Amino acid sequence: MNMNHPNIDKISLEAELLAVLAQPTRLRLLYFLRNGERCACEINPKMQEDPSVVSRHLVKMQQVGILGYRKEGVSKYYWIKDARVFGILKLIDAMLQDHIREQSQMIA
Amino acid sequence: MNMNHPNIDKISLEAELLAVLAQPTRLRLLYFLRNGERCACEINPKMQEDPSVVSRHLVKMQQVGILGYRKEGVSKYYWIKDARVFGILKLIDAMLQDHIREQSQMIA
DNA sequence: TACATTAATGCATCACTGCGCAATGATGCA
DNA sequence: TGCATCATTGCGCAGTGATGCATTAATGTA
Repeated sequence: MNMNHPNIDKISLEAELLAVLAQPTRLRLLYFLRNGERCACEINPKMQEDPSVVSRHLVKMQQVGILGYRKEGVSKYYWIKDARVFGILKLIDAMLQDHIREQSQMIA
Repeated sequence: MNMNHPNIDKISLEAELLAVLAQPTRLRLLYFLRNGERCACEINPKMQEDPSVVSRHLVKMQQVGILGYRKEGVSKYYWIKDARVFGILKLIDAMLQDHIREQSQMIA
């Protein structure tokens, strides 16, 4: 998301930020970082994707302000910078719950 | 989003629902429907996209439980069924605000 | 019935995104 | 300096999504 672009309206920015969240691997990274900062070297062994893929996801989330990072030697530590993402996920989960419940009633 | 698929975990469902929101045209439709139900024939003239495109977006949001609908004659009326989407957008906006403010400080 | 209106669908195109592999950077250490 | 580790970048591939046009479906009306 390029915040410096002059001709992007509010809705497009909203869509872009939502798009960053709308990816399973990135969501898995967020849940993993929920317990505190971790370096990519700790994250990578727990992910199924190639380290390059994980790196790109982490960088992307850092660029839009979801994650913070610091370098320590060769390692790079990431943490949740904007915990509101979990507020969003809470709402998403509630929506899913209701929708699934409704689907069940459709069948029954 | 196919809720009947047996092998989809929670994170994938969250990502799919977020992906439905992460689209400018669909967000515009949500804001437009915020004031109450509207039929596609009322919406279409206000949108830049082809009616077929708008139709697909509306159907998709209805399928995942964001919108409700009713038919009246040849017209089809849609409305916001799950207002939590606006709670999500409120959080998204707050995140964007903070991020933009931070970007400004980086430059200054 | 014939016609008009409204919405959805088939289809092709275009663009974008995620992915893995290979190569490159960057840092620390022997 | 040489080597090892960690992270990023270049690149091509495959899958997906948004779009517009043309067509079909569904309903209402003269």
